[in-house]
Amino acid sequence: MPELPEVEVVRAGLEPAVSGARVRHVEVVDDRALTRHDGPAEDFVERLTGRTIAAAVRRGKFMWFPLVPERVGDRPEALVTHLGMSGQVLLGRGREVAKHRRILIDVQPAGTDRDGTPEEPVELEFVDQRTFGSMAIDTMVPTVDGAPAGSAGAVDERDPDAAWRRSIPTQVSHIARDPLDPAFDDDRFVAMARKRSSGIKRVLLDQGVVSGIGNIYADESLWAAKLHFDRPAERLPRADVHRLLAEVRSVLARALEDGGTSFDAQYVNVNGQSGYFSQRLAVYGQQGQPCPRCGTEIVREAFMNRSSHRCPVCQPAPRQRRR
DNA sequence: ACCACCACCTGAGTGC
DNA sequence: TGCACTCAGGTGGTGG
Repeated sequence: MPELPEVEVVRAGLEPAVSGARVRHVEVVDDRALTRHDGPAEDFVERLTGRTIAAAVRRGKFMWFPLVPERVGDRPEALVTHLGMSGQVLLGRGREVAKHRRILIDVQPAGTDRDGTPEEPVELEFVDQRTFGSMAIDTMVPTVDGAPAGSAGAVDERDPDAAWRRSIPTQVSHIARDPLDPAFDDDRFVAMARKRSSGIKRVLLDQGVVSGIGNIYADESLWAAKLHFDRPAERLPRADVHRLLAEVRSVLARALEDGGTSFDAQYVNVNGQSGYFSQRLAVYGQQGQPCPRCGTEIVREAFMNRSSHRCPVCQPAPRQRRR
């Protein structure tokens, strides 16, 4: 489930199960799920087993689970997760082994039932067909702006000053904040974007400029803002970039409300259920269908070894650059 | 420093 | 049925 709304659906689904939970057992089924981990599988297992998870945090398409330090003065660490193109995290107990199960993490939740008995242990199953996703144990560094590193859901209110809030895993520190982050700096984004000579879609997809946007939501946002993907970012009026950012926010928020975009069983929440935003897509995958705004047929075009979808009338191609 | 491209994988679908 | 080829929602490293 790869772009921001899909990852947030997973984060929110995991949060109640993992916040305060203790890791009982870890099994690495396939080492390729550890490509971001600096060390062998045994090291991953050793550093995670027995630890307590503080929360579930997300920035852009990265998720991480800060681990409570074992000793005062220890460098803060987190379990980092990226779903890649085809990753899922499923919650359950004794579920049927998924075909592409890569890692299994058995946790003891912090909560108790009404009569005080501890909750049943739960398994987090990391499933990933294409193995572009991965998990890792990584050290954390302070955020450069001193603001909370990402979205942590209900924990934001409960524990706003926890030490892990203002730390970010080292391998996520180069990722820009996402547009739904309260600490996102609109003016900074607009200024950065307008320094780029490449097409505006490349800029939207550059996670170092703005995070969380992938091919679906880039196309949807550009359609909403009536901009062609190849408009040189440096030549866009400031107001247009602000307008585009507003459309990005609107698209991401609506997709999140619908539980994300699911084209098949690969993009599901922690209970294996699909989201419904695919029914509201204006252009992505809609080639041959009428533009919801003007009725013109949507076209699909090659772009960056992928494809772009647009309305030829609402989003006309830019004039060739003169030299 | 930017920018464009390529590699990393598996599986589903298409055309011959 | 089989084979070759294309495509899929991402990221990082590499050269220019």
